[in-house]
Parts: sequence; C-alpha cells; structure tokens
Amino acid sequence: MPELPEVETTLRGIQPYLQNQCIKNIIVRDRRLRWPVQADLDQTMSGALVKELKRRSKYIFVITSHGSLIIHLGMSGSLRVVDADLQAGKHDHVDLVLSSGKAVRFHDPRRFGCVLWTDEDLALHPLIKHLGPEPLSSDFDGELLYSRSRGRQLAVKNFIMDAKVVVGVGNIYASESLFRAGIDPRRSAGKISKKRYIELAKKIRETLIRSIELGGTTLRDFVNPEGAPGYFEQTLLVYGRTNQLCQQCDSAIRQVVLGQRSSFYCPTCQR
DNA sequence: ATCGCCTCCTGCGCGC
DNA sequence: TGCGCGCAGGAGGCGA
Repeated sequence: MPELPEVETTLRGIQPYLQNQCIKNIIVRDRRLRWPVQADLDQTMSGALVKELKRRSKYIFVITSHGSLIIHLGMSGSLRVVDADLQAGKHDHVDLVLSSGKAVRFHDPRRFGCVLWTDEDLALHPLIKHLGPEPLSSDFDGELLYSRSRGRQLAVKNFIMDAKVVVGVGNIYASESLFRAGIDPRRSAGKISKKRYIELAKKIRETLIRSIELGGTTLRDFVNPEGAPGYFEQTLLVYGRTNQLCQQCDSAIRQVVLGQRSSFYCPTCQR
C-alpha cells in the first residue's frame, strides 16, 4: 500500500530510466482507473521527451515536452521498469514504452490509482492546488500543526491524515508517528499543546525519512521499480501489532477504528 | 466550515 | 478443497 515513502522509492527507482528519455509510445490496456485514462493518450504523448520527474504528496509527475502525466498509485498500484517486450500480466494497465527498449509499467489490481494527462500548470491542477505542505519541507512544523488544529474536534490521527493540513501521512505512518510522539490517536486535535505538536511533527518527519532510507514498507507485495522489497515493515512498532506487547512497556497494543481506518496504539505509552 | 461516512476495486486470509 | 465473507485502504465527494 503505497504511502509517501513508497512513492518516493518508486520515483527514485524509475527516475534514471525516464530522465531525458523519449517516450516512444504508450500502451493502454485498461482505461478504467479511478478516473478514465484519456483515450488518445498514446497519440498525445508519442515522441515526448521526458524533462523531469517530481513528487507532490503521493502524486508522481512525469513532465515532458508533450505535457505532463499525473500518476497516483492508489492503494495497490506500482510502477516497474521492465523490458518493453516482456509479456504483460493481469492488471498491467499502462506501459510507457521508451526508445531505450525499456518500459515503465503501471500495475494496479484495485484500480484506485490514476494516470492523468494535463498541459496546465501542475500546481494549479484541481487534484494538487488544495494540498497542504510537504512533511519533509521547511513549511511543515509543529507550529503549523498547532495553529491549524485550534478549534478542531476530530481525532488527532484523522487531523494529521488530512491532506489540507499536511500531505503524505497515510494510515501506517500516522499510527507510527503518534506512537513515537506518545500521543493517543483518539485525542481531539484541538486539545493538544504546542509542545506536543512540535514533538509530533518531528516524529512524522523522522518516521518518513527512516522509511524512505529503508526503501519503504513492504506490505502485501510492494517492491521498488527494480523488484527489491522495502524494509521499514520490520521497524513498525504498533501498526498491525494488535495484542502484541509494546516494545517499550509490555502493554498489549490496541486496535481501534478512527475515520474508517484501523488504528494502533499503546494504552500506556500514548496519552 | 467541519466532520464522518460512503464509495470505487480486487486479493487475501479466515472460518466452515 | 472450495466457498463466502470481511477486511484492507487513498482520497474525492457528499450530506448533516
């Protein structure tokens, strides 16, 4: 399940194969993603030169001479670098075929992801323009969490997962960051002190950076674009550990549902 | 404005 | 062994 570290790992994996390369053609096998893939995508982008790749939130931008692609991996999406003539499998919906003989293959069993084309300013795109700051940028800190949370009643876990507040904090990393900051995920966002938000912002940043260093979390079948797994899963302290003992205090880890999402916390370490 | 719920979709693991 | 069920979740959209 790609979260920000998995998206960053993916971007870094495909970057060397795409940068300054020519997109020979695009093969669309199934247009039915979260939003339909544009019918004439191949005609629009054939022959495009890839200028640069960028990430914003969990979106990957492929910026070319013939407009940009906005790619989101949804829940189950992946991008792999393959030899262009490798037989496509089930759920291999889109190939960016490169002049080099390689292809970047978009695979997404649940089809929650998207591959959208746009010729407009990416920062002004409807999917992008409302997004809050990047958690790894200097625009994000505890002061921001504190000021944005005043008067808010929702649970702090839901608050930090709101992309208008800060992007890229998904379900796994929200639980992990709150554990590391010692904050109960159910606590009302508006009632947490500035001091605690400063600690939380620090832990969000540290947790994401550490996961990127380890190549992301391999849950289900995440692998980087060259086929290697991520190793952050081995460092998860609460996520998915219901009834297991907390590594800090031996209490049993609890699972609750917040905002339709499973959430994990230690009843002793988190207050 | 805020917040919680619904929805899209398929694969997997579980119980029977 | 096979079947049916519940769960997983990113994030837009909607209703209260």
